[in-house]
Amino acid sequence: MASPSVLTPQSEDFPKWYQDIVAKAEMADNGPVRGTMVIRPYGYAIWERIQASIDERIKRTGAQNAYFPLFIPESYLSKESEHIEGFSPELAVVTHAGGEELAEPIVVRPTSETVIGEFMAKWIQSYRDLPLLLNQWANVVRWELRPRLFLRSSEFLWQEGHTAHASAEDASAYAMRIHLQVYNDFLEKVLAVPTFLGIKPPSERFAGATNTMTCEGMMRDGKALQMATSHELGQNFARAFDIYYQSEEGQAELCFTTSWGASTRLVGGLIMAHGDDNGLVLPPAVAPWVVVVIAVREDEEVLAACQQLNEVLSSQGLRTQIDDGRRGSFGRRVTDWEMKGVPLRIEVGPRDLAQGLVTVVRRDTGEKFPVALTEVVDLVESLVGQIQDDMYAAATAFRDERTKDVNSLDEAILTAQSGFARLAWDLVGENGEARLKAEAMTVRCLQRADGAIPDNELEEGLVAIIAKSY
RNA sequence: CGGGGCGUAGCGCAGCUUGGUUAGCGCGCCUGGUUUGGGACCAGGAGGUCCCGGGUUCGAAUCCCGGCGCCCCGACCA
Repeated sequence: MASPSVLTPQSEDFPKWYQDIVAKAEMADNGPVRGTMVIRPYGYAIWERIQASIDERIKRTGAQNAYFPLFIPESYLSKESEHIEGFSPELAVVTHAGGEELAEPIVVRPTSETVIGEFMAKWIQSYRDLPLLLNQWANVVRWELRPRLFLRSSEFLWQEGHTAHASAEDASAYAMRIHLQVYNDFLEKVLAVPTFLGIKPPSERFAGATNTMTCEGMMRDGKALQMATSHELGQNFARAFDIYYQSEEGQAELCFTTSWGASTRLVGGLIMAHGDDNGLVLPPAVAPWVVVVIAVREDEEVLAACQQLNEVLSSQGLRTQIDDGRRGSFGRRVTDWEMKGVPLRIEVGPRDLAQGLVTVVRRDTGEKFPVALTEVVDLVESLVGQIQDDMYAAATAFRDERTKDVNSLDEAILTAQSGFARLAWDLVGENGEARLKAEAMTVRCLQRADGAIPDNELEEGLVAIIAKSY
């Protein structure tokens, strides 16, 4: 029986497909205030796995977690002129509290460079205090005109790292380390999303940064998504907040700072990088449940077999969920689990069971394996790694198919209708960026010819990655 | 902030043009039963300030005026 599709097909209306999946996989709802988001348990479970993976990597680089306040004096934002200019259109400002108008308005943090800068100045006295490596997990508010769940909401959750260093070289090296060993490693190994790494052209830089690095992923509609960014802030914030240290020679020296972040947007990226017309497709590393054991029918023997299997699998450290059949017909339950993107399902029914078999099915390829009960654990364990690898390979193949080297802006505009164009940066220029803007396209990042991250946009022979984006 | 569209049950919608019994339909939900190897079926049932305010009228979901909200498409952002 061919069942009608539950979702709007991607090919018909990609944004609608995305909205459908967020609702039907029970990821999130719109909050009561426009632009706010209620993250439902399944969506939050995915976020928690993302958090854990990133947090572990951050700590490996030596940074420590801390927490800074949600409310920031408006005057702080104004201390760095580019920063305030960049953020003022998106600020939520508290003017009244305690029943009275406030003497100084309070800003709800859009990011925390300013408060953290203030405290870095207090905490850093000597070169011995450097580098100071901080991170916080928090919510931030940037008022959005056109919100979309996970991708762009007025309030979102993220991690923001803030560091201070004695030299530009040290700051730069640390930002690069975060970019490669935290973000890119996480994206490749956990989310199974290949990226283009590079620096933002000056027009796309973070407000107040001297250099912004980005990880650009390709979604199933060929558009780009910025999945994480790392900024070198030079001495801009150090100067604004008096972040000085005393050198070995006894001189007062300005610090060099960095900041870097990744947000709940990653959940949106995960959906759009791997999802298909049957719903989410989750790489095992980020899936709340790697395996669901499904009873084909409510039958004592079947249920007993399911429970036993479930126990064996979880004793092997696999995150499993059992579906005992009380929630409706088999077909319906299967489509629900597919919608949620669980990487593997094990169907346990009387027919197979009579022969000592169960059926293992891969979510990513749809392949079915009849397998002896005694061999299920081994098969599942090998498939988990296989699926993770295959999904990365499939996403890479998809991205490469839709990425083209081009020789002119006209060609780039054509290619970027449905993918990424690689064009020599020299051939873009200021007029080029304006023309791209008119086509709803941007230079996503600048790379060296071999794909490496350049030091700055003035290097010779850089390549611009051009695409539409979220 | 520009351009479109829409507010009627949890969700999706019809009804409005041409005002008139108790406001319908599908999905979902509850109860009972039969089912269950790819979105099951039968029977019964619960659920509504028809976005808000005002006006016209014997009578407004429907007509008029004014608000508010939401969604989609564009300019800014993670």
